[in-house]
Amino acid sequence: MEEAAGRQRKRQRDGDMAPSTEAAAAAAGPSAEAQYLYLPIADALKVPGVRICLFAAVSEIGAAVRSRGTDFTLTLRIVDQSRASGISVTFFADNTALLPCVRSSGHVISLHNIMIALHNGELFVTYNKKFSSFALFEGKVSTECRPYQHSAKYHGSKHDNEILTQMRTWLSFHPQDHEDIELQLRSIKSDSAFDLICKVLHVREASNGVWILYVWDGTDTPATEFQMILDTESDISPPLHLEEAPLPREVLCTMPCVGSVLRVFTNRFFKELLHLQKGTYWARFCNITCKQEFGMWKGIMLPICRVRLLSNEDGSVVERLKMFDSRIAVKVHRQPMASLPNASDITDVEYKSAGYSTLMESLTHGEVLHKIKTLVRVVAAYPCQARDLSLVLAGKHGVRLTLEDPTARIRAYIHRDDGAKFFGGFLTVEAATRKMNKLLGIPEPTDTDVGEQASASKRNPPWIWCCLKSYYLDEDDIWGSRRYRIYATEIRD
DNA sequence: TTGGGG
Repeated sequence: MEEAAGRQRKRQRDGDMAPSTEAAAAAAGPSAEAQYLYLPIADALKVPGVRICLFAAVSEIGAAVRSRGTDFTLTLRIVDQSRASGISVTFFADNTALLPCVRSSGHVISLHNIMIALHNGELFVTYNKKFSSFALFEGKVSTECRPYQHSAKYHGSKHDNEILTQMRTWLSFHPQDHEDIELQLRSIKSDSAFDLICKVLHVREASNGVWILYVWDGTDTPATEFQMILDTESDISPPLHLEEAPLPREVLCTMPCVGSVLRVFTNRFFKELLHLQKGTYWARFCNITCKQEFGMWKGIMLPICRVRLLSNEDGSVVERLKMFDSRIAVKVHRQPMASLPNASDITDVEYKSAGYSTLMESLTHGEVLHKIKTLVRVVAAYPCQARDLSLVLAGKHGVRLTLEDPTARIRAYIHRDDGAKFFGGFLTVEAATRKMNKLLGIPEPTDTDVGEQASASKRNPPWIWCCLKSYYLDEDDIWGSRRYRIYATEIRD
């Protein structure tokens, strides 16, 4: 930890380099022969107002935004051996191309002729575009010693290579990617804060100043549990999405068909939003929380949450992209993660060899009329009570199901002509009710349950295979009036 | 000049 600082102090004693920071500042002119004394951050903090040089790792990358003046501005957080908490550096430039463009956290930055300044009791690095300069180097895995970006006035020092190697060695033991607190969408939890590394696919301002971010990392959010009684007795179907209004079809069609898209809600404006609105960026959501609403996962950005932009080259991003590539390369791995290794065999579908599609693949399909084979959970059914199921078995009433997979929720109908077949023939009402309960994840009553309030517990519907075909009701609004009908699917005995 | 984590 103190080793590098010690080494530099030793050099000063040996007269190898400038003996004081003031002298170092004097030496740090634009001459190619200039010597640059790199101070550990902790030492730099002791000499505010003096021109100094730092060689540090970038731990956080802010968004480039317009300043309140005429420039663009960008803030980085940098760390080194001497100060793991790091220090904030703000850059200004009249053109965003002149700002440092750090490809990944964990990359290395050299800063010449900067100053430490105190503001509101906190120390910051002041970068002055008139006399400061910077250079950016790759991180721990690289042996390339040339900077991949440097400001016009940057002059490399003869010690740069040596210090860069030291910094990379330190970084290999102190990676700046915070992997220990990172979760993937597949492992999110309620009631605790964590970091998510996600691609922001879309940003939308809801009517009341609430922002919704649509984020994805290539994995599936965990299957949720549902209330036992309330929603199964209601003739009001559970909602299909958390937003007041669903996404327009043209936006939905830009989203991936495999992996969940989490809706993240915030009522706070943060400057990274400007970037996230412009294109699809990867970002780190620090201290995000999630909860379930109507059995759907909802991301919440409390005031403690921060957002950091990540590049496609960031280690955590590369890892997620690789995982997704290997996921979609294997057909069976496109299926809901929670359904693996085996989906239930509660249903039987006629088209054994037909390919599998996610619900999102169907929703974004170019043709309004098509057929798919899916692997879904039955969130709700109406009717589902015995008294009504007799009408279904008699072909006098259809059934409306709410189906979900990790990519979407839809409503699907069992037409009254198909009801008897869906339940596997002409059954007693009791047998049909048992089958319906199986679909909904309602356990068979057992001796231990007798007298217990079933309403107090939760149900966990199984994953079932299901064939769907789309149709529409209105010739003049084929997309708006599209419906789904279950066919060629039968609940087993 | 600008801006400086919640």
